[in-house]
Amino acid sequence: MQLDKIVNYHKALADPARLRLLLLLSKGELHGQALAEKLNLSQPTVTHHAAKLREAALIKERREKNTVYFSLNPEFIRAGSEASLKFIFAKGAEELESLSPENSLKDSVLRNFFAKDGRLRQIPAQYKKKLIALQHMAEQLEPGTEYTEKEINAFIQQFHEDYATIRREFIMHHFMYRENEIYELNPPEMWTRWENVK
Amino acid sequence: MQLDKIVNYHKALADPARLRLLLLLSKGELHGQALAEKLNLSQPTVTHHAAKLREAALIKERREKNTVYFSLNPEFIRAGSEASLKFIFAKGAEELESLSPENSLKDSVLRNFFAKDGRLRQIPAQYKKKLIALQHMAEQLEPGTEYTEKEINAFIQQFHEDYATIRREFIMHHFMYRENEIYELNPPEMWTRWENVK
DNA sequence: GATATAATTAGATATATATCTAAACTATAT
DNA sequence: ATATAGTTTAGATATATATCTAATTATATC
Repeated sequence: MQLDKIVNYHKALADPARLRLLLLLSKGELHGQALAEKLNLSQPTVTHHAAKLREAALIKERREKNTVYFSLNPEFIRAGSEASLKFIFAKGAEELESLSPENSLKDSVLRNFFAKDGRLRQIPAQYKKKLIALQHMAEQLEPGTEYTEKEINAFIQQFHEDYATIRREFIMHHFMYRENEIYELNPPEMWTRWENVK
Repeated sequence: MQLDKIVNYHKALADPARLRLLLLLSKGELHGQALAEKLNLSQPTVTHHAAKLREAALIKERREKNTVYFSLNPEFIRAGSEASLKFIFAKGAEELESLSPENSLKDSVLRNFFAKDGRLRQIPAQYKKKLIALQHMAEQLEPGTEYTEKEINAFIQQFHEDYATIRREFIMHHFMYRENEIYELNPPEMWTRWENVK
């Protein structure tokens, strides 16, 4: 569920030790022992906090010999922040959508930009319409599935030749996120919503 | 202390009941009993959560007769989010920037894309360069000032005709945020950093 | 004053979690 | 194989907190 993700994000940040840890990492990667020293905590305690941060995807890890180096995952830190705000201020966007007259715009984009075989004739230049097209495609991805870049490209090519542009737009507007060459669908609450675009 | 404030902000948001409560309030103010019903919680529990949210200044209260009406305090919700990011990413970005070799790219963009009178010749197509140009312009906005859309458009037109595109990019890359037709500069820590672009 | 309504406080309980020490594991080096 | 260094897991403990019921307080009306 979406709610739990946001809760976990804030739980991860709701502890002074973890915030100090992140602050240290903002200056560059560090390994466990160094963190334990600087934070005046035992190594197991650092592991404990690192696990929480990892679960929330706020840090990355890199193993070298026996040493594990931790570093920030800034995109996710930002994304969580945004997702929270979006969630809290989401004055029932769904309801609005379903009965808004704007829906006609969605219909018209789907009618005019997508061919009967489902392919995208061209990428809409107008921002709002582009978002509608992106959302339409994103909705056909499997939530929770991890895609390789190859797979994403193939998926997009079902719709349009220019998979590079569309893949980039997916990321930029938070339809998907990428980590270590793996792509995954974001929950719809994170998507940039065309309904909110003036 | 600074740290504790941020911790409390996240503690306040690190609970599903409180997030649902805020979500309800985003649709308009509500009194305690109504919240208890909608959340399926007892009234004392609502009081408990409201107290936490009040401590973090995330909600406001208004008393009418015996009834206490709660409502969001959106500025503080946002401010907490920004303060967190600022805290975590406070690595003295300036130092890094000033001695990075990448700086030459920045210089060259400023030299090549901006005319001597300061106007932007064209919007860079390359992502990284576009970010540099956006950042350069964003840096000339006043932090903490609220701008109307008219004002933002005028500001951007100092640089380039296509204020609509640039305004949109400002939002998209977190240089600014918009609410209720009001625009405001984000803290630099939230900006999408060209230094991080591969 | 007496009464009614909404909210808060008190007190109890159960769950979660931050922290530690000790033990186990993992990957390299001898 | 054995040793070593770093990390993780297990288990224990203390603190924090989400939730409830019951009692108390606060405000308004009669």
